[in-house]
Amino acid sequence: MSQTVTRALRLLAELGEGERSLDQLAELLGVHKTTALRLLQSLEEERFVYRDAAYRYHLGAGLFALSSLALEQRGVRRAAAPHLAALNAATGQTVHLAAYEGGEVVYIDKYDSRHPVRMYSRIGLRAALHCAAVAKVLLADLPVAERRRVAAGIDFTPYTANTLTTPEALLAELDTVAARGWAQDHAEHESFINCVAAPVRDATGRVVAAASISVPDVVLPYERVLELLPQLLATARAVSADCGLPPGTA
Amino acid sequence: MSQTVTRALRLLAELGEGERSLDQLAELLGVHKTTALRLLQSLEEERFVYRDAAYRYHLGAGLFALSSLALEQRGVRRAAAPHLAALNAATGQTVHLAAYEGGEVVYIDKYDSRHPVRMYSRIGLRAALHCAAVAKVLLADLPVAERRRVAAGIDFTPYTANTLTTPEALLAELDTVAARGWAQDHAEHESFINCVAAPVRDATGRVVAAASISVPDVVLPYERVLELLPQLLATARAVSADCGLPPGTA
DNA sequence: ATAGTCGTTGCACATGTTGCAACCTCGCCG
DNA sequence: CGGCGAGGTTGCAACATGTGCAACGACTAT
Repeated sequence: MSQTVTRALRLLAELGEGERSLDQLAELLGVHKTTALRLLQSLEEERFVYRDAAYRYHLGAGLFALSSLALEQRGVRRAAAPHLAALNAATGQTVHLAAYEGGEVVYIDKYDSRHPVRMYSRIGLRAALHCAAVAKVLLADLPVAERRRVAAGIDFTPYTANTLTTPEALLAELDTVAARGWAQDHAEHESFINCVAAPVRDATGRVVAAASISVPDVVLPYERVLELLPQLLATARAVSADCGLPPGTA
Repeated sequence: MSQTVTRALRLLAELGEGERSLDQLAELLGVHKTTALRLLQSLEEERFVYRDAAYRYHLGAGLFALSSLALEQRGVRRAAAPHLAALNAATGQTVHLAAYEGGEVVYIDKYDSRHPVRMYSRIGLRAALHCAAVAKVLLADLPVAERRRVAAGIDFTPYTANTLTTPEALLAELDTVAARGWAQDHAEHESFINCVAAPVRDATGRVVAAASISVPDVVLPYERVLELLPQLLATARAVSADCGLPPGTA
């Protein structure tokens, strides 16, 4: 693996925290500033970073451009956008779209709640595989063997009293989710947040994404969140249809 | 400058076009596939790329995470968000936020029109410096010397009959913009789109961003777009105020 | 004026990167 | 079922590339 690339990416990660000077960045990598300079010059050329008038480095527009290009490319995201926006408008709650990607579950879109108190998240962040409703939906569609493999690799950090803490418990839950067609997170990650999630399928019937609603219990108690299920399931079905899933399937 | 980093970034750019196999990527770079593999492994480790079950590489969530983190960090963007959303809701038109960054003007936020026919743009893309209203607003705030330097470096591609085609014409326009406090793009980039833009200032009075409204003339003729100016200027003032600009300044 | 801070350039060295060739895995087709 | 081919992966030797040093230059503050 490439030391040079790894260093360049560490520079980007550091700049994600805020602006930095050349010296700061060189020290961070533990390299001579010449080295850092040249990595940065390459990054600057492709507009991944830029320097302001005070010679501070910042993340640049090339990064934004690439990221939004990549997000646009995901067919599901585009197909889901209008439906998710409508669901967000109808319920007033935070709506997420997540996908499975190389053993992880990541958020690929979000529509914020209009309530002052709301869940914090960001596109690109990973969901906790043993907690998040979207993760359960996505994992539930994997072949059993891979499900086991993934479950074995999870760090079952007990975030709350409700958190599932063993592979067995998770695998059992995944069976339930696969059978009934939706998943919940009943205060398993944050003690004051409940979520419900539903699968989005493409033309082949495979689950390509999961849509969810997340609600702090000061806004709606658990039972009331479950009442949002019909709207969520209808949204997920509509998105699936736009992705080419034949009607009546799944 | 670093050959390795440049190659890695070229890989990312290529993946921005769509999924690719290892062989395709190696051929693209003109290197042995071993080389491409190791670059990709480094990128994969930081989640900038991932491979699907069919061993195709895609842009990964690390990229999204970094990009949204960086966008969140820009104070202006966060401060502007509610005001721009309100402007978008009130006018129904496409609203952009742009910033000056290392000799370029880039879009850092957008709110799409609800009309079926609308301007195409994407966060991170560059605006044409001699056409875009946002570019004029941002350039107009630069010191005269830098204004000249930037103007000298522009490629004055004549996109339409109205496009400014000389540095002198642009510099004269920038004086006008600086004096009256807003800019327009009267079909200078696309023959069927008009824009107006206004400056957002921070506590020091410097222009840190530009907000704009873009309207295809099938939706509103040029004169009607100018009627949106008061709302745009009010929005820009409100954002400036939230950025700490003392009232009554500028 | 002067000292100090921070970014840039030229150059010799050696480390990290490169390409090759052989190996592996998987899917395809006879 | 067995051989073939199309990818992807590993070990290794050569050398190009990236590295650190030292000297230089621009700016700022005192």
